[in-house]
Amino acid sequence: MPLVSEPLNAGQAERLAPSFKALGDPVRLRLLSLIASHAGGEVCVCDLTDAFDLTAPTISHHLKVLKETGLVTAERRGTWVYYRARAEALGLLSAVLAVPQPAVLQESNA
Amino acid sequence: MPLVSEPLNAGQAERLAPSFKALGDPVRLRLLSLIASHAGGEVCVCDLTDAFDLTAPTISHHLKVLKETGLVTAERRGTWVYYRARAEALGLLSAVLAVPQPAVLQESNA
DNA sequence: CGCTTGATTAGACGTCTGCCAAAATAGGCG
DNA sequence: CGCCTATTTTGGCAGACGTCTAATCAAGCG
Repeated sequence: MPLVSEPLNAGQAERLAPSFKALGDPVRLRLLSLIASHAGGEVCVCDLTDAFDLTAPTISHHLKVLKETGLVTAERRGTWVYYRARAEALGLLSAVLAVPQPAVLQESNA
Repeated sequence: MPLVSEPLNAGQAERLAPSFKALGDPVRLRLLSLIASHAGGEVCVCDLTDAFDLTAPTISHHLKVLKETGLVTAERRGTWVYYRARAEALGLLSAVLAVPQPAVLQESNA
């Protein structure tokens, strides 16, 4: 399963790449982190908007990208929309990048 | 350190995003996997080029992106250039995405 | 040397991305 | 209902991205 164990085939790469792409923007990375690390597991969009110097539509756009790749879910309750991280998705990506031996012990080649 | 433990600040996000962005393309993902999973730890560019329906310059471009983000290193030996994955970099990204509890056991909220 | 093979760089082209302002949708409340 | 706040959708624009062809750089060899 990890990327270092055996070569990803085209299909696997095609399926994984969009998730990494979603993480490839600083704003989305922070959004995901804000959501994933929040006590209670969910965050209201209004709280996220305040954390950036960006307009609400822009934040909404980034959240949509995260949602479409399955990294977060959204639920409307009354006036507000709450976002929640999907630990399953994060764990999968983490596993794909995981290296068998501790990275620090990388062998030296002559 | 992991993304779920506490919110990434702007600087951390700015530093991590380019790496994830580099992984956000299927071709680069496969390239990295081919390099990282190869016996001996290194792969000649000529072998990589053959694995795709893309021109050599395009492969070279993607390898450059991977190299610039520190995910791989390149070394020329004679006629050929060999690429090698940086386990340290992979491990770091994996750690950032890691979730404390197994993803499967995600708690259910009422 | 001059050629050949391996790899990268330069330049061009269409597409995608991130941002914003403006408009639309959703729900609550007087 | 009509309005107000929260959020998303639409449309437009500048810049970035992935790909190619053509040209250039590197190294080995006759």
